[in-house]
Amino acid sequence: MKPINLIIADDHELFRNGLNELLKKYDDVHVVALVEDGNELFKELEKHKDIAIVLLDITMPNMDGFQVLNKLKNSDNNIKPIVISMHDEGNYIASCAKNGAYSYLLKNTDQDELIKTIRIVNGGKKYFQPQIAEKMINYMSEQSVSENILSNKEKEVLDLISKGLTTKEIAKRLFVSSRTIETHRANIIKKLEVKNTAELIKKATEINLI
Amino acid sequence: MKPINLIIADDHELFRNGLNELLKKYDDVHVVALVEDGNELFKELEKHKDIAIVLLDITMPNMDGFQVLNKLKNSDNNIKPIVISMHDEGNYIASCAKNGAYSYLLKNTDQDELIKTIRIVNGGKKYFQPQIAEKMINYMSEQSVSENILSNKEKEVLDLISKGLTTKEIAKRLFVSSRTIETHRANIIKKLEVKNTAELIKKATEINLI
DNA sequence: CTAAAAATCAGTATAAATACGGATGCTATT
DNA sequence: AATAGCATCCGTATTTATACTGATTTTTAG
Repeated sequence: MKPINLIIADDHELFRNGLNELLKKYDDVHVVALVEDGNELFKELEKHKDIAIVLLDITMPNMDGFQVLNKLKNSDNNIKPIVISMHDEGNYIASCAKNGAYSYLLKNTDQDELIKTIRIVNGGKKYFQPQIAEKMINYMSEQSVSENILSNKEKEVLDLISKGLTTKEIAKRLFVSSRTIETHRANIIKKLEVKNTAELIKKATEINLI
Repeated sequence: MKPINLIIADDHELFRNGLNELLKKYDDVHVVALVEDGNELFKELEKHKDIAIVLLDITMPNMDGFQVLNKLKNSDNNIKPIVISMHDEGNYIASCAKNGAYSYLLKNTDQDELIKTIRIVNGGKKYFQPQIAEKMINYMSEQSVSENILSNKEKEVLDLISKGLTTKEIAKRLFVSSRTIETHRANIIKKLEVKNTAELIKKATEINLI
């Protein structure tokens, strides 16, 4: 039976080394390398082709955890990242889940949970603790408090804009003049405090409007 | 001690009535009404001002579950919706979570889980079973397979576009001519098969590019 | 090494969006 | 009855974005 090869990426040396010591107790886990940022991580991944898991901190210099997740997701390998972070905010958790993290642990997790998570993830399964999943869900649902700031017409117009229709096309569809649609768009842009349509669509999706 | 007042909204009569019978066993739960779509639900909510929970099906005629969630979220009340659905696809679950569902149960859930969920939700806490949360997380992370279709420069430009910068501003920031940025944007639009910047930003967020 | 992308720049023309103005009728709330 | 917000409309001018065609250099991949 071969051990689980993993790399620890964290910019705090004490934490990194502590984790390493801690994992020495487990025969089925082999810490291949300790690195302090994303760049070093990818150098190590070049050298070692049999890495199963990366324990990943979010806040690191040069290349941070989010960037690492993204790069891992877009290269074909079967390295499974486990995020270990001190932030328990929902937006961090949701971003990590979105970017392919196999788990999200807080730094105050006990070692039983850690080794349990490593083993589950090594089996190819994602594992998010209930309280972590809960924070993420709360964050997602709180994203939109703002639906009321737009009128129904404005929401309708916004939806059509986001579908790629031009002002003229929207006007025709809603049986009003182009001027009206332009005014609507201008008002929406003002209400959401953005500069132009591009930023508008981005913000609108962020706050769950479309 | 006052009972938990709830309404069941589901377009299948047998299921609705079955659920009702089932909940009669529990003294702390009081089924106030049974309705078969969202419109009826809101009529009942007008009549009864002390409803704590709505058991909500997704697929219903006239006004479906998503619309109900949305309307509930945007009106101020403390009705806590629990979605009971036969769909276990991640996108359904994620949408419900996003729109303020307090829980998401499958129709094959056993009654112990149901009553447990009702009691937890009545206490104001959201509760998503681990296997449900897992499906949602998987869905979220699978959203993007496509990052590779854009070059790094294109991603960089796309990011700046989404932040509301104009072509000229982006050109200045990246030390190239406006033409270059225009070409980049045109290429990005072509690659993602969209009509204009608005639709581009929408699609880019959908597939997790920004 | 060679072919294919990627990144850079250009001309010309049209379409669309944004920034300023300003106006009216309607509805809901106070 | 009055105020405020909404939806509707209009003019003018400027800025941006899009469409089409075309090109060079560098980088990447086979």
